[in-house]
Amino acid sequence: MSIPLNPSCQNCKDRFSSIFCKADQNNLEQIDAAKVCSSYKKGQVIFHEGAYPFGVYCINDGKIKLSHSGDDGREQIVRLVKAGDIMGYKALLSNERYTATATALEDSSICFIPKDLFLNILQSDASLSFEMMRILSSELRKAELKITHLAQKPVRERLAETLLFIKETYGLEEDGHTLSVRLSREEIANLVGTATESAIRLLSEFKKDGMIELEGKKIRLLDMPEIIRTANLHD
Amino acid sequence: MSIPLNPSCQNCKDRFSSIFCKADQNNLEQIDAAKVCSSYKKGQVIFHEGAYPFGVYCINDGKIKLSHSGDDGREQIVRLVKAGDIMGYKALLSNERYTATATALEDSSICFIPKDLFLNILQSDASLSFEMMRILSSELRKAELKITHLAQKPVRERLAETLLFIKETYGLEEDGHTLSVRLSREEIANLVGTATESAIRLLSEFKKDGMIELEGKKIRLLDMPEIIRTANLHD
DNA sequence: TTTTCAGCTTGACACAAGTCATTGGATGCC
DNA sequence: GGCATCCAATGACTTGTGTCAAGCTGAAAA
Repeated sequence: MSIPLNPSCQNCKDRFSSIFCKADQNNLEQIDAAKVCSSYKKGQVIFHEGAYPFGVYCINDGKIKLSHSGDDGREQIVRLVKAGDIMGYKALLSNERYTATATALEDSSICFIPKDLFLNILQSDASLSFEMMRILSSELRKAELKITHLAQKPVRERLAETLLFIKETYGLEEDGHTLSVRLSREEIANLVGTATESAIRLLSEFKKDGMIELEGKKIRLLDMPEIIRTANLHD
Repeated sequence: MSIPLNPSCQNCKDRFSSIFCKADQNNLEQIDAAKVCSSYKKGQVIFHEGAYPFGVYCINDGKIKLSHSGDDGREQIVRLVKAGDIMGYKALLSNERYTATATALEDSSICFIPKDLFLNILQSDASLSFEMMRILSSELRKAELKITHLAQKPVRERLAETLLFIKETYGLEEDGHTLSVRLSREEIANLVGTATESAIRLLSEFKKDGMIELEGKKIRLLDMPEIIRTANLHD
């Protein structure tokens, strides 16, 4: 493993998929000069709920979860982040402390872009700030949909929906069935918004019904049509 | 009632509180020329979930609810909108159809700003687009908090929280106790994310415990500290 | 090998909260 | 007036889902 510590943005493998593909060359060079790239081990925390933000993080490689911790200490995962995505912008833009904790789901490589630079570029680059608005709108849309489902759908449907969501976010392995992320049952439950035991029980049911296959933390989606039907997503 | 049909933005009573207070004079004049102001009766729909957006709406006067309708037809209220707020920007920015329906909670006066003009101004006016990002970030933060609470808090706490939220949004009448909006029990339930009967039952409990007073659709908040304690919001 | 421990699984149980059904009040309309 | 309609309130009942507790498993350590 020889990940360069500060790879150039111009060669970044995510430069066409990330928000910065909209930035102009000049700004890209500025970011390149100021950014700091670091490696994080699985389980390591990138930033903590309650801390003050000093910049944004751009995922070069890896997978991250963003989670709130409720009053009783149980965590609620609010977003899954992948390579090419940025995180930490919400706190920066609203000028408040982080409302979520970012934890690496696997070994990850993440670039840090200082607050002032990011905000300056955002002010000067209209297409970049438009892209930022698009991202925010899209996240907001997803969040509102999740609110409706949490309020109205039973756990079983939400679990099926969550499996589909994980697939959409992180994709499948080469076999075309296995989710390419390893989550604990507790993390799945915290994504669905239910108790760990309920998540486990329903996963077993799904397995018994032939919808999925379980092997440790590996989850294979077998009967996609049935999963979609269970999630109650026909459109 | 003699509300002018197209009041000038320069004299709009909300011009210092709305997002457009950040817009420069020149842009304001353009908006003034292009906007169309309309009156809506209580219960009237301003736009429908699923429809394509042609612009943004700026509330001049009145109160609006934004709601998703779930698969089973039950509605989930995702936002309460007041004078000075804008709505419909999310669909416009992400270039998708409306994901929510906007309904007037009381007689309202609303300005419509055409899509192209709004997007153009947003592109050219950095401080306006920055303000737009701040609004989106703040809405996203609220939505994520709501997700955590829906997943983790019991209905009783969420109802207390909702009463506080309504107070924060629409304020109180002169007496300093009565919520200055009239919502049906069903609407309150759809805001909390619960069944109408549950909301009614818990409101009765709150009343019995001396926290609130009920008189038809009027809700008076009496024991604020106790409501806050019930909502489990200490910070 | 055995020990240890964290995470997974299952069962038993309780209860919060949803659904269904009925009644009581308003309010508006003919 | 009476009738219809909508909403609020309450009771009775059911059930989904959380909690507690007890095994189980597999991996890592000793």
